[in-house]
Amino acid sequence: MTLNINKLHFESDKILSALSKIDKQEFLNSAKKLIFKKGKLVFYERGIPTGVFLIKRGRAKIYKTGLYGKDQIFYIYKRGDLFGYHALLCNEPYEDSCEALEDCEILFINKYEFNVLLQKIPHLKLLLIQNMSHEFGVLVNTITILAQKPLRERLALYLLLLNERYMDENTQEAAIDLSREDLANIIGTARESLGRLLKDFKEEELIHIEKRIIIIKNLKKLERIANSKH
Amino acid sequence: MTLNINKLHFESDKILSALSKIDKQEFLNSAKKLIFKKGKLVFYERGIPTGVFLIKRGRAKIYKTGLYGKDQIFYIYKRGDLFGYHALLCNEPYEDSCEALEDCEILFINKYEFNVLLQKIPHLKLLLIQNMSHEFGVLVNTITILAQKPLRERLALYLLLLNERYMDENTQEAAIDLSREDLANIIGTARESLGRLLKDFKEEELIHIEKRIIIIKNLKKLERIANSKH
DNA sequence: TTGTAAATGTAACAATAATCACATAATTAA
DNA sequence: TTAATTATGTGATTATTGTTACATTTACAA
Repeated sequence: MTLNINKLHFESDKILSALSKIDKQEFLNSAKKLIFKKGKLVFYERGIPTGVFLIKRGRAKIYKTGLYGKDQIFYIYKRGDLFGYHALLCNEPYEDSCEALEDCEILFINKYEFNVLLQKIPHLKLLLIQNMSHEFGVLVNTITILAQKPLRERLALYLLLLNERYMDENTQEAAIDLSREDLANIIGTARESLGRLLKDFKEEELIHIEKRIIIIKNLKKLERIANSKH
Repeated sequence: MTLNINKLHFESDKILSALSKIDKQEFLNSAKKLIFKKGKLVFYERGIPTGVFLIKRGRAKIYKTGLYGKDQIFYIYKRGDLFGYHALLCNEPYEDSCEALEDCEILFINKYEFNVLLQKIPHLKLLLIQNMSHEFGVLVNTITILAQKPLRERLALYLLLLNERYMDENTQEAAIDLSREDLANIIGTARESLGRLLKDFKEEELIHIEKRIIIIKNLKKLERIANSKH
């Protein structure tokens, strides 16, 4: 199981970017701009879906609240990502929650408009099918990693994934800006265990830490750790 | 997080059963019957998808091979379930493998025929979208359970799920017939740890064990364990 | 700016589950 | 049927990770 980081990416930006210029415009015309301040909920478990979302600025986490407030974070959405369509499409309440990690500018397309778009743009239906099929594979990989990889390898692997999620489009430099709590909830461990490991990684000069910000110094070595056969 | 077992079911039988009689016939007409002996691979990781599958008789597991042969099993498909369409629909190699747990009779619809069906039966496209949306929620729940629930609760929960998967359609009685290895690979633990827990469950009169077969004796109590807030 | 609350770091300790080593039982193939 | 292989059970030991308790730092709001 040599892990390709691609197999952990939802690629939720591909839906919109694959539309023709005209279809894309049609899509954007149906949207309404919303602002979510850092920490605000975009949607929440057991809530009834009312539409889909497209991030213009900022990042948001999707997660599931476990017992005693220990959340499980599945993914970090960023600029360009379309999300929130699963629960809408299967007519079920949300299974997960979404919270803004930073101040976010989000385009919202309501249920009715989205259905109209699905009718008007047949290609959109196909793109959704393709994307959800891909997501299935990603989640399957996530399960295997969380269930089988030891903590150290999981951390290395998710740092690589987050490196992409926090990459600046212009400078191509990444600074992972997450609370320790959130990072622990991504790799599925306790905050304290994460802290110990981060200290190790720092001492091994794999990462640089400045306050809460993590910058990757040695990508190759992290890849080797992420893929080691324990 | 009170867990509804429904939220762990793929409901892969709903796709075909939701089609009209005519569409269903059309679908079945495109199929070719295949026999897979117990232990045979239906498809495998990194293989190129060539079609979709529908189980008529028997059960099959989908899983991902981890490191050192420790597999992670995601689901047990049974009679009526349609599967194997994810990789086909996103044009990617299989992310997981599928193996017959018993002698299986499986209907196979090849890629070309399946695409024809998707064109001919618009409702099929919608049903796939709905089902994959639902599956997303299931996988998200699976991740949370594997990452957060202690072993004992995980075992209780999965026994309940398997109780449905191994329910006889006629007698409404279930006998879970899996190797200890497979069961361990479902709940994400070592074979030995599973064995010890099964012994506990047996002593607590929650289950009855006869050879490899597990029969649930006290469903209510298992539900309580599965949902306990550790 | 400054006080307050929230987030993070750290060390000792505990618990859970994995691993190892081997006995025993159950299948399977000759 | 019987030998051989595979699956399962069991106890001792170890490793990993979680928990607890508290110090320290950082962020935020008045």
